[in-house]
Amino acid sequence: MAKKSTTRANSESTDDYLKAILTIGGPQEDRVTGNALAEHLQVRPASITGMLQKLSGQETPLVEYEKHRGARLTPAGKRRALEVIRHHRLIELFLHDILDYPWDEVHAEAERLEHFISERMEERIAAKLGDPLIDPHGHGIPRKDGSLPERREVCLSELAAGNTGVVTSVSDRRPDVLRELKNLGIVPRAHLTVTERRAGSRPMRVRIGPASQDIPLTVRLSSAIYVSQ
Amino acid sequence: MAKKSTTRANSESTDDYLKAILTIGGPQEDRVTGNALAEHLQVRPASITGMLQKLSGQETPLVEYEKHRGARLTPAGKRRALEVIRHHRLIELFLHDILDYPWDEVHAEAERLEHFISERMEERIAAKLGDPLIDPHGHGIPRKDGSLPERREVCLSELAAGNTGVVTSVSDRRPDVLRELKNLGIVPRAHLTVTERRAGSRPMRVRIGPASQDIPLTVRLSSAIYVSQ
DNA sequence: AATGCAATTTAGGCACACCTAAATTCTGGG
DNA sequence: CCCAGAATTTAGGTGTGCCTAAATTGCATT
Repeated sequence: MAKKSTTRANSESTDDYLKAILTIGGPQEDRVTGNALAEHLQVRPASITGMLQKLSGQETPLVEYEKHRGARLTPAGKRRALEVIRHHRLIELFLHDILDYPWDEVHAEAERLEHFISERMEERIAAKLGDPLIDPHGHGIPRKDGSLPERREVCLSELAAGNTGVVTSVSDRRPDVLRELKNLGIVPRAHLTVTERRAGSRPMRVRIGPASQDIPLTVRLSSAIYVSQ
Repeated sequence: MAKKSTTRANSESTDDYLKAILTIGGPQEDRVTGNALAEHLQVRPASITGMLQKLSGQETPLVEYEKHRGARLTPAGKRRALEVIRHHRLIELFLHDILDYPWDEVHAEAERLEHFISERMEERIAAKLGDPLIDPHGHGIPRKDGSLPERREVCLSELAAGNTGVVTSVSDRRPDVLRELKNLGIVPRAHLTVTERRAGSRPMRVRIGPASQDIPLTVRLSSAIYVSQ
């Protein structure tokens, strides 16, 4: 006999799907295509279909889904997604600040642990860190009530020459990128000026803080950096 | 196609089986019966058989197993079991000392997390705690090399009246027991004297430290306490 | 309206770790 | 030595989440 009545869902996979939908859909909560999900989750499109059917066909559906029309989070789904992201970012900060983890390693560890920590641990970590609102890469940590600290930021790769800004956050998915950024001094709160910019995928050049020399930034790097002006 | 060649095994379940075999078999490494495992793991005996077959039939077997003759860890299995126990106890101490977890809650959390922390995290936690050798309940923390700090302890329920000892460890499996023990002042390093002892399952009586009054201890409690003389 | 390609869904399978029910094997007492 | 009852194993099944291969659907163009 099954443990619960209908097809319940609370697994790691479920969490990952919800996070992905929130991330890809962005704050405007656009509908997300199966393809984009498959790409993001590194899973075959066929698997996406099955999972979306499951997540949308539960007692309390976590996603809204109609054949061929993509998926979107329900309020319950969004709540869970934000909770997992809260876990993730609290853990990242915790690993970095309390356990002295290197900057580029916190993401992978948090990615695993986010699914398994209890409410109590979330609470204890948050308390230890003083209810922080920003993680080591500059991303907002959702509050317990699900609200996300607002940030006004632009991707550096969209900034024209001459502009100056403060780094607000950097993408944390690739450790190698993070290491490079750190070496260049590009971390949240660093000041930065775009000194040169050409069309296409040519490297742009930027000056970091009061440093006298400017440095080239590949697209790979510049698209991982967000700044506010 | 399968991810790995043969039926690999590294799951939570595997860890739990290995820990159980080590725990039940004791330091003498006795062969462990399927029944005992089923009891300990709260799983049907039939499930035990399947898992033991799997664990013993791998490229590098983790258990040694012959039909109807019980199971025993191979060196590789023992190594893994001790690693998981190391994780568990480091996490318990960490939760207690760094995150101010209550005594009776660390076990459950550690039981989940022990499977998911990386080598790096183990290393960082150990460093933060100063490479400790004892967890909050008084159990030895296996060293990185798998060696287990030796302890010479007797179960309190086996102590005759008149004996005096120092509490070395307490069983951590039932939170309610832990809470009672704490209330009574029975924690590792507490001094304790058996003041009265009768046959059977009658409560024994003990005096804690320099306290003038002695208190009754149910078998449930006394069998959860270990002392050295 | 037709067609051709991309996106998506269905169908059928697999590994894992568990379950129940039905053998089987082992063991101790007579 | 036999036999009952206990322990263990086999057989067959479940749910989860993934896979491949083979439909199907939708859409942009012509």
